Amino acid sequence: MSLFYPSESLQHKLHNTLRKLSKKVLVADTLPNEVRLVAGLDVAYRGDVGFGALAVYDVRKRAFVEVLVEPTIVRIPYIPSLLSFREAPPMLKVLSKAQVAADVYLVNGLGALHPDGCGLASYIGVVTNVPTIGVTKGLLRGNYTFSRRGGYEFIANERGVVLGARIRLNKRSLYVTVGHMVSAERAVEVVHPLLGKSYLPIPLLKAHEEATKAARGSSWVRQSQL
DNA sequence: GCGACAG
DNA sequence: ATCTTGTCGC
Repeated sequence: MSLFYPSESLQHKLHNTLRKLSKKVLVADTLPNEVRLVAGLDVAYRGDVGFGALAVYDVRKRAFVEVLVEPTIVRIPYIPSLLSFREAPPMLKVLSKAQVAADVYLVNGLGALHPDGCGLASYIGVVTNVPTIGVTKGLLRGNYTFSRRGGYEFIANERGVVLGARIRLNKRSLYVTVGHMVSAERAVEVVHPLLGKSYLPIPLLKAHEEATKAARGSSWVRQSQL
């Protein structure tokens, strides 16, 4: 209804914003020895309304500690490499309502393995100052280098910096990338054990289901509650 | 120059 | 991402 399509010049500015934020991304493991609470963040849509979902999972209890969904009006369309400006608002809103702080947040999107060095996962991490890991089914176009180490296929960007790993499942692949305050090695170590029957780690699958359920279920979303 | 490209 | 039922395959 009111999507604002960024002009060419504005898109350049948005890319500059991402490049500037990329300098603040911390590519190093800062997670506690035992990662107990892992959260999943995703967004599903219904027209111009984005339903941001947060699911905090307790690895030890194997149970969800908190599940939240918050609607937000999205104003920017999906543009490859500029996903943050469309999906970060819904994610930041649901995060602001959270009662529990997780040890790390799994974000449905790329991390630092992005043309501007700052994908959605890194964006969320830098802006909120929390550890994040990006999880996607694919990568954006770019020159990457794959190398096998310790059972995983690590991925380095054009500069040779290792920022992610590829996990092959059945036919597809799952890409795990450094978001913020985590290393590629630790990121994949955290995500891999959370892969159940689905190709998505448990927290993300839950967030995805909740977001999708909310998007389909309520066509009666009132503007007043946005 | 054109196309492809996270969700 | 979303619009959408049944159906082919491991």
